[in-house]
Amino acid sequence: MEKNTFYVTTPIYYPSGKFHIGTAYTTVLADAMKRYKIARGYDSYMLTGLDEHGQKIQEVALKNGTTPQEYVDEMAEAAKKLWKYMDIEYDDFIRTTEERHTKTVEDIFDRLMEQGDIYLGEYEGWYCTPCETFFTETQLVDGKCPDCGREVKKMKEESYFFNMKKYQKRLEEFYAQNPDFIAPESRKNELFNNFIKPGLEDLCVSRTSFDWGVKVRKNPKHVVYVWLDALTNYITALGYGTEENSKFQKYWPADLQIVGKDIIRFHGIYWPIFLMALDLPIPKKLYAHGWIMMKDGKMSKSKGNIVYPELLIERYGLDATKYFLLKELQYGQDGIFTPEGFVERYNIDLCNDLGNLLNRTIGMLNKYFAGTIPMIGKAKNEQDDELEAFVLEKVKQVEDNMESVHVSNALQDIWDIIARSNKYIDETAPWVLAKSEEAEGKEKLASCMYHLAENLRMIAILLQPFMKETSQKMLEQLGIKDEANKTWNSIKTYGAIKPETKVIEKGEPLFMRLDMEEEVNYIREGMQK
RNA sequence: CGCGGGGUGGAGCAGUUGGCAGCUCGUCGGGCUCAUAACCCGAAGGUCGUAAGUUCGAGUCUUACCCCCGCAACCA
Repeated sequence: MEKNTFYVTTPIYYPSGKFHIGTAYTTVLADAMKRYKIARGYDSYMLTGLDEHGQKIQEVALKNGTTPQEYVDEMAEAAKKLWKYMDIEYDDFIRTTEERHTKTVEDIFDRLMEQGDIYLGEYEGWYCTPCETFFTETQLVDGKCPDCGREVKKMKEESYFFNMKKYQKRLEEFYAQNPDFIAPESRKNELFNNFIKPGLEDLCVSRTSFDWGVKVRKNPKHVVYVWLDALTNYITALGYGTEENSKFQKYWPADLQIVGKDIIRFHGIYWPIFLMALDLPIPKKLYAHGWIMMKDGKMSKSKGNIVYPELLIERYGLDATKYFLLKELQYGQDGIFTPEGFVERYNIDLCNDLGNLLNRTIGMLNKYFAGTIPMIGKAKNEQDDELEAFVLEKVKQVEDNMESVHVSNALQDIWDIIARSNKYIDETAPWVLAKSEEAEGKEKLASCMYHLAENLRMIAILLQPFMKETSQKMLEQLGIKDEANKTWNSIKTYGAIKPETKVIEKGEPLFMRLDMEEEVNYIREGMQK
């Protein structure tokens, strides 16, 4: 029997600064997947949160003249505020400084030590004394500290290590048995060839050079180092290892873990191995999305090309911003943000194609049928049948694409329906039919308008997971009040919209066209800040 | 010879198992007037990175080479 639950996670973000649209993208994607699954009848659960430990947090807090705890408390508030602003429907927000997490991490560390998976060794790296930071060989810039450019020394530090080698074979078997674990496939190949095939190296899981972290119970001068602390959030948040673990029982293993391509390695290798060590099932799917790039490369403070979600949402609305992000990033690929591209998407896709389709349809319904959706009558012809088949086929394609996290393609499918509808208006020429004196013309007109209204209803429902407000506005303007006609089930067959439904008298534009030059300038200025 | 991805009309991209080269934007021409100067149709424009091979037939398979990007181990 198929499991009827759906557990989706985002990474826990590292709050060393304000979140940009890249972070927002990951969260929006997870949110859209969750909403989709809910619409399909799944008991869905979404987790996000913050990774609040580590040296960098300690440093940033110090720089701000505050304590690490105060600093992360502020950042957690800011993050929650942003997600609320973005209408993210997460079910839980985990912070690695919370007791429910730290306590379990301590337990896990103890257990792994007892099992012999963790042993005490020495970590050797290049150490920059002024920065008090270890670097790997490859991180160095011209053999010097990448942060301050000064000389580095080879230093050793006592550290606990996780015995990855021990699990090498089991991981390989896991990959062989679950070829679709990582999506897209190219990421899997990258991991497999670069790390797994050459043989895993043991992972350093504790540090003594800073103390902002979960202390190792049996040796408190050590704090648990990043990944063992961070990755376990996905299970500690569900109550794993505690009395109250019903959520863990219900939702684990995760159905979909969404990560940026930069941290795929940790989720694709270390995380499954940690879970093996704990005798727990491994998540079903790990999806690595690409990055939002700027014209001149990655977003970075030094380039001054960072786009924060608030800049776009404040002026263009949440739905338009989400639409852009979800549409622009093709499956597993990087996407490019340009102000021109954003405005173009807004004007063409949202105003011209979608908004205008609704508007002209509502306009005609009012003009020709006094605002009431007509009966189909006998006039339904081959053209209408073809249209219905087309729409239903697209609904199916949206579903298929969502199941495989091809969100951009799913949106394209929806826009195919929009384009088909606009074309249908031209083919049918309702304004000509309206002038017809004969009954046949009237009936054809009725059929045409009925189909347009029904298409729009279906489009609105398809858009629910991505653009909630727009979807609601559309249903409202179409006068659809019956909840049963707002469900995903109601678009599995054609024709659920009821004749006699009274649409809004005067259509309200969903999106107003933007002035390209003006808005491009606005966004540019916003990016400079 | 580290590994992976990519190089397709002006721009950005699709192209599943090899079978007449597509989409979006832009350009040009036309249609329509219901609509947010929106919508629809048509045209121009590509030797599908280079060279060779397999095949009746290759963007799609093989080999070599050139260029771009990512990853390269504890950096969230």
